[in-house]
Amino acid sequence: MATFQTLPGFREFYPDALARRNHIFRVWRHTANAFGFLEYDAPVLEPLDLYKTKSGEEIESQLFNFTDKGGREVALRPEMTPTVCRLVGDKAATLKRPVKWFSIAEFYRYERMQKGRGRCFFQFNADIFGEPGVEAETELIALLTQCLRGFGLTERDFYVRLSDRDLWFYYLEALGLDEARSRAVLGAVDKYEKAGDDAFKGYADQFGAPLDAALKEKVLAFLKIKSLDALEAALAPHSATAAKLGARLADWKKLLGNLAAMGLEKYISVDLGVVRGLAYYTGFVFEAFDRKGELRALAGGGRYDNLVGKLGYADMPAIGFAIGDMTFGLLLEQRGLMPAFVQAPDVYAIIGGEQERLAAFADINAIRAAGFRVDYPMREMAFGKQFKAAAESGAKLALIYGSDELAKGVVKIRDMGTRTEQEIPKAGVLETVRDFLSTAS
RNA sequence: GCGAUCAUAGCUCAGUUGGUUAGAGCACAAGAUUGUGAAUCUUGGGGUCGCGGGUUCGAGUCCCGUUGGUCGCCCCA
Repeated sequence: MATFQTLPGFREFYPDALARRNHIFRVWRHTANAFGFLEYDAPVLEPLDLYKTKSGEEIESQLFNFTDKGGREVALRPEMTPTVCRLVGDKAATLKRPVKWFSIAEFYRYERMQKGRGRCFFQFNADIFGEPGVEAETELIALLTQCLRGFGLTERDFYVRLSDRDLWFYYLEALGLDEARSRAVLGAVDKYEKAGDDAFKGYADQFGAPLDAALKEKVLAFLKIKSLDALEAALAPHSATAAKLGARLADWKKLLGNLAAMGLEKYISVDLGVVRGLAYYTGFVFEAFDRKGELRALAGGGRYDNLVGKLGYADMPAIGFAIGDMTFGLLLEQRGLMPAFVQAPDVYAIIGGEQERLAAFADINAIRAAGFRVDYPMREMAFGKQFKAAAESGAKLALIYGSDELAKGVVKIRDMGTRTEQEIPKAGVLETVRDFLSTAS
């Protein structure tokens, strides 16, 4: 039994698992490039205060944090948002706007493990800085859907729930609630889907009395809104008194119109029951879920116009989202969309003996230098075994270096697919291999 | 932080009311087979039965603790 165990919640990627991970990253990266996003990276270790400033003292219990040898309080990054705010904030004066950036990085959270959640995970993060209008929302939601569609997922597999914290605040204000009470109500809205009526207990505890029954009814009706029409109807009674609500409704119409023009309306679901617990979100928020509702959220994001300023920089509008690799990987497996990766060589060399091996080495090296994948048995092996090994490797071609061939100055080349072979002059091996592989695939 | 459940070979698992030296299939390796991919046969490597303690003449099996996995609650940036 091994003396050392992997730390709890951490993952190891054997070659087949890494091939699947790389596949996911490749599609994400390709998609982000197609949308004109630039890739960045940043340190995995950050000052602890970066996260405390953003999320409050309580966050420390969920971080991998420690004091380094220089006495600095540090933490492994649990998310990318504060980091990218710093990157952008530091260069804000010279960056061409809008800033459209993405990253694929590993994160660490000191948490209890569950399905789709570990102590380390990868996220695709995309953010837009410097664009206050719904054009930024349009772009990011389009990117999010394409990051999922790029794997063959369709509107039958996932959808994006779209909500709006600003709209909630304006609405609650119109109902006569102050900001503290509005926040408490939003906390209840966030929990309502899971907890039902219990979600409002926190409000009652905080203010010493339950939310007024008539108000609560309006809140419940509002959080159940699932369409633009219903939203418009709910806001109509307030249109005369609350100009902000009217402007916000116009934003909704524009955003949904943009997304429809992109052909994405079938992926989007108006759903004011989503508000996301994080206090720093300021406007539109959205989350992607699997249609069957079996998995935790696939992705989440929203606008956070105040965060860059909160971290000590000049205010800058910002919006972003993240897709985690764990739940997403589960979904791809469930839907049979994770390809089987065969890491096969192009060519497998079958080698008779020591002399033949030396002759083969020259060709092997030349073919490899030309960019093809070549493998061969490291030890002397019976021919039968080598043919078997060649077949199992998945190689398209076998090159046979036996004593007969060596004596004749030829190499026998075998098409593993058709099981046919022919002799070619040794000098022409690279060209023959190149011709075959360029037409075969 | 709380709860449930599990832990025997690389993987999937069996292991009788507690009883000899802990098994199978798959996988891996060697050989049958000194030039052709299947199949078969033979053989082999691999386990302090997660770890520690207890009960017992005797523990993979029962008890306690602990570590780890899985699932759920809280939380979820």
